[in-house]
Amino acid sequence: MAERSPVHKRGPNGALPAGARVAAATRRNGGRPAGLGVLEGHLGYYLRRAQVSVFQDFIRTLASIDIRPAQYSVLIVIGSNAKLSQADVAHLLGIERARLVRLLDRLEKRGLTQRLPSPTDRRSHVLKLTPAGQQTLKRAKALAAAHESRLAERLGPAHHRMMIEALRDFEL
Amino acid sequence: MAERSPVHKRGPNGALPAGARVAAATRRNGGRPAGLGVLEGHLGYYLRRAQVSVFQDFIRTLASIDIRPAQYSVLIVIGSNAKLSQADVAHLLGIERARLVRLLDRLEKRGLTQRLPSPTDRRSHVLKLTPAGQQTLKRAKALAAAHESRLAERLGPAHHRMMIEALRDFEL
DNA sequence: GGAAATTGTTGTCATGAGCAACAATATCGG
DNA sequence: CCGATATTGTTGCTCATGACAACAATTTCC
Repeated sequence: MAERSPVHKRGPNGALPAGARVAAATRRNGGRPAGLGVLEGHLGYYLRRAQVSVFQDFIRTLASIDIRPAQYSVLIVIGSNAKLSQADVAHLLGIERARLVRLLDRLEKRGLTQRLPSPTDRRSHVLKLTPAGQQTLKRAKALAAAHESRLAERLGPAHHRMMIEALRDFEL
Repeated sequence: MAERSPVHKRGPNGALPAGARVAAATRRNGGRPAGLGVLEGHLGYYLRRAQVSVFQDFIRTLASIDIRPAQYSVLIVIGSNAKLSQADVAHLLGIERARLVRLLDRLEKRGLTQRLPSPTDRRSHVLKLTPAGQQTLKRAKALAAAHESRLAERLGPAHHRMMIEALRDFEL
């Protein structure tokens, strides 16, 4: 193993490399390496950072079609289940009905989804993808698959699948 | 294994049980069970849901001392490393300097942290916990430990540790 | 038939991420 | 040593998201 050099040169753009900052903080800290303390024992902390990192990549990946994770999840669920109501979708995704209303407002304004009157319940809407919505979803799926591949590659496919299974029916 | 009864009675409060909603949606869906579609292959989706669930429990657990996850992480890092600057803390936690400024404003207003002038750099602040801050952090740690125990129990201790290790050095 | 619940909707508030700009200060390169 | 360039803390904005409360219309329960 080649030891990383302790010489911290400022990059061409002058950005302070992470190693330099940690080293400086360690020095100030009387020799003990600067770290996260008890935080390193908290799963929630790492879940958060991982989730943010994954979402950032997802957003970057689908930026060309301007679809964010929440929008993607709505399109997927509507596209995978016929005649769902808004309450159904909100419940499936674990989000508030109020939040879904606003998501659908925007998707509908973009011509991707439709709210049809339910034939059996006049309070309710039957949700549907427009042809444009189906088209967009198709492209979204392709991009999302690329994103997921990157993730699987980064974690190792076995690890990747294991984490999905571990989290699948997680609910505190 | 006792099969769950397919009879969906409305609860005393009238709330529609999850099983009933899924069953109804399934019926509308021509027999295929209503589900999350391709979403079930996306780690990010489950990471998100798990993270939200864990944070909700954390917030509930520390509600008595009014400390939220972000505030907790700042207190921990300051308490674990002497003489960190704001840029150091922001970098360690992976948050924006601007965000940390506002977090510290509130913690300082509550008398939990201090910004001392750095003796070596007049742009910079040396961050410190006040005695009150140390006290609050101590109680926060106790409560957070209880939260983490619940989590470990829910996942199984082995699973729990494995997930932390898997996520520890994750960065897309 | 009346009480109670559900559905979609609107409004409001708080948290959080991300970006841009700024003055003060420090560092780099020649 | 000096000027160019970076960093530091800060402020101001915008946007996404979560959480709650209230509401009218409608449905369901008893």
